[in-house]
Amino acid sequence: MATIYDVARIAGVSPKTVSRVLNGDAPVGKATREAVQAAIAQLDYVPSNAARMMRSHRSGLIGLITGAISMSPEPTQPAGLPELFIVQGIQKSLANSGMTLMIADTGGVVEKAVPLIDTFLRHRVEGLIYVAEYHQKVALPVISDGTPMILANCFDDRGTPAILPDDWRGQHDLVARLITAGHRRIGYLTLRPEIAAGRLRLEGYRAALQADGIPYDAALVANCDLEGRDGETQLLWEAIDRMLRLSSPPTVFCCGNDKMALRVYGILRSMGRKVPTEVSVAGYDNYRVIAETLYPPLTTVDLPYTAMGVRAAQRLMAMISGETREEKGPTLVAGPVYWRDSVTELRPANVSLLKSVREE
Amino acid sequence: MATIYDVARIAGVSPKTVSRVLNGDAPVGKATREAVQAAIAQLDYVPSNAARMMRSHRSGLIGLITGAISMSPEPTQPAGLPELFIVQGIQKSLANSGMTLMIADTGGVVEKAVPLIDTFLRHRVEGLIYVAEYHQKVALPVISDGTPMILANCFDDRGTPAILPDDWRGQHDLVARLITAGHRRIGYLTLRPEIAAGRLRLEGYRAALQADGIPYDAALVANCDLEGRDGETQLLWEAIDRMLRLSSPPTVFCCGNDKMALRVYGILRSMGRKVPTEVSVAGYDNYRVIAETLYPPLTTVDLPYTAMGVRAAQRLMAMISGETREEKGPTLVAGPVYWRDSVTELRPANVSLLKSVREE
DNA sequence: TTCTCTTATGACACCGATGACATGACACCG
DNA sequence: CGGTGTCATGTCATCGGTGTCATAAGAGAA
Repeated sequence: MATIYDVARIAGVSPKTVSRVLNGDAPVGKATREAVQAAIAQLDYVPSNAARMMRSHRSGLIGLITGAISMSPEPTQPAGLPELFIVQGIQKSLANSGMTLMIADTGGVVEKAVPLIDTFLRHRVEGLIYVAEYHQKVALPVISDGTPMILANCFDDRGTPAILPDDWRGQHDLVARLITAGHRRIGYLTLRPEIAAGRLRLEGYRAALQADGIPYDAALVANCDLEGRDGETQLLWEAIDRMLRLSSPPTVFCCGNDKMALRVYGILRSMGRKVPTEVSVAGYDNYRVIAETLYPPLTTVDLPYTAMGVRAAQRLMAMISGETREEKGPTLVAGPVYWRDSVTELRPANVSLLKSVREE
Repeated sequence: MATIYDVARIAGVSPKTVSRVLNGDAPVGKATREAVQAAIAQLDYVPSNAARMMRSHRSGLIGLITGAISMSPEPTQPAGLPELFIVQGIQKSLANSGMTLMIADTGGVVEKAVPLIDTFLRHRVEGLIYVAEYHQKVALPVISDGTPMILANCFDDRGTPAILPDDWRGQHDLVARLITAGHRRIGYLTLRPEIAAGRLRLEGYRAALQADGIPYDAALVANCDLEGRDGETQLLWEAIDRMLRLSSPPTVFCCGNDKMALRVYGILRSMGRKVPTEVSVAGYDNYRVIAETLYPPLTTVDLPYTAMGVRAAQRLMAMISGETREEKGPTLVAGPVYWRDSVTELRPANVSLLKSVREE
């Protein structure tokens, strides 16, 4: 592989002049420049990043650690896809910064993050991003040198800067919108409370009910999330069956996520209940493969992964450039409600009445 | 950041001795080694890959280019996920080789591969892998220096080593299995013929029919693939409706892929046809989120992405180590049929009869 | 006892860029 | 016409490791 010295010799100039042509950091005569460029082309010269980095101490690398690429060991788990959008957002917002993103994968094993971080540090990355597969708490090793680090879709208790989805607000907005559509009895098939999204979304659901003066009814809430294990469909079936037999049954089922909604579609159809004319369904995640392909298309809440990625990259770049005015605490990013045909607008007359009343 | 000189000074040895401790390439006295290790720990020393590479000329890097991370601009396209499995396979098989995988993303724009390759060459990667989002032909720039390159899920007409799914065999095996199950009238809702998978699978379908002496009936084949544009559901509806009205209607619908099968489920249910009791459905891809979550679970053909990734990594490593006995042409990887409840076994009595007849 | 032969370690140059500084050639100014 | 500034280019040292070779200290052989 040709070096800058070879180029210099062919072009009849000093290596430093070649360097100037490459970097444009000092004026170079037109004829000289052209000679250098010709030599570069002739030799297929590609500068060595390693050598450049030795002197400049700037690697131009950002390290990204994720489990996105390996799926979780449970084959039924759809993991992976969400994180991709985060990574995509990061890419997009890093593309113009001159930084190169190095992505490494934990293979789903969190412990593997340690050697990966080490590898990145050997490459002298200027910043690190850790992307988790779902909203969760993590405990990564402390980076002893000062390399800035950002957590995306996760947080720790050391106060490492984090970018998180605003699950509370998302569920709140969805339920508020359902209420606006005239729904009063809102069933909620929740995610397991052990995960952050499960807790926050349930709180958002309760808050939205309360804001409209609708009492919380525990009979309308069921945790049917078995973490991907078998029996989930049966659990859902039983919960739905039970709720539909209530004297005042729900007019809509909110599902912990879109994948659960996909199951619920199948169950309701097997029960002979038509969606959305007899009962409405809403999801969460805006997992497009499901939400847009289902018939009818699914009303859901967008998990703003791309936006989170963009924010993560921005916040990291701010840290790298040593911006003083730095945000503290996690950055919450809310996603919009996607209103599709899986939810019926109930009693539109009454709704407009309600609305006008509320507006007074 | 500490250097090897700092460590040497603290430990009271020469930098070269520290280097020996780090690399274990020459014997070092026990006491000395321990002193060095203590100094490394004390300083949080992390060696610089750049400096190391300057002399040794071995980067230990493999460059991977993909569009997996950015989804295609069409939001309805499920792209991305499949490639991930390929990348996962590559990771897995590279993990023990001491190589670090650098992943870069084209953002869905194939032209971006050029600057990305350049970036990789600047980092002096020892090998390159290009992963395409679906089985297709590509035209990448020639790598002028001798860096080995592998294509995964795609091929070019320069004979660059490629790893491809065996779409022909997959569809063939599925249809053969359907025939074994007693199906004789097999509808096929194909992918568009412009893509490699569309052509190869259709050929596999025809070959399997022919192998069992079943005549090919064009009325049972329809291309309903609009490349994600609207109207696909309607097109499918019409095709299915037309086929079901035939005097001898299909007993099973093969779908171009699992996502199409998801749509077909919805359509058949809307038509009041029960799956699988009244009509069977099969997909392709083994796109688990769909195939396993659907009710009933979908019979489909696995696209052996992980295996393809493993093969890609292996073949690349062989090229890097300058293995002489090198494979020529593309490596075809076949995936198994996943037999699930969406297909009815027809007339088992007759089937066994047929079988025994055939065995004579 | 002297001569190899390991073993353990150090000295030093070098990989391929770039930063700091120097230099020569003009142009412009008073 | 000398002083000053700008442009274009070169010289040289340096970044942080490692390959090569040298060397000192002991172990075993002659």
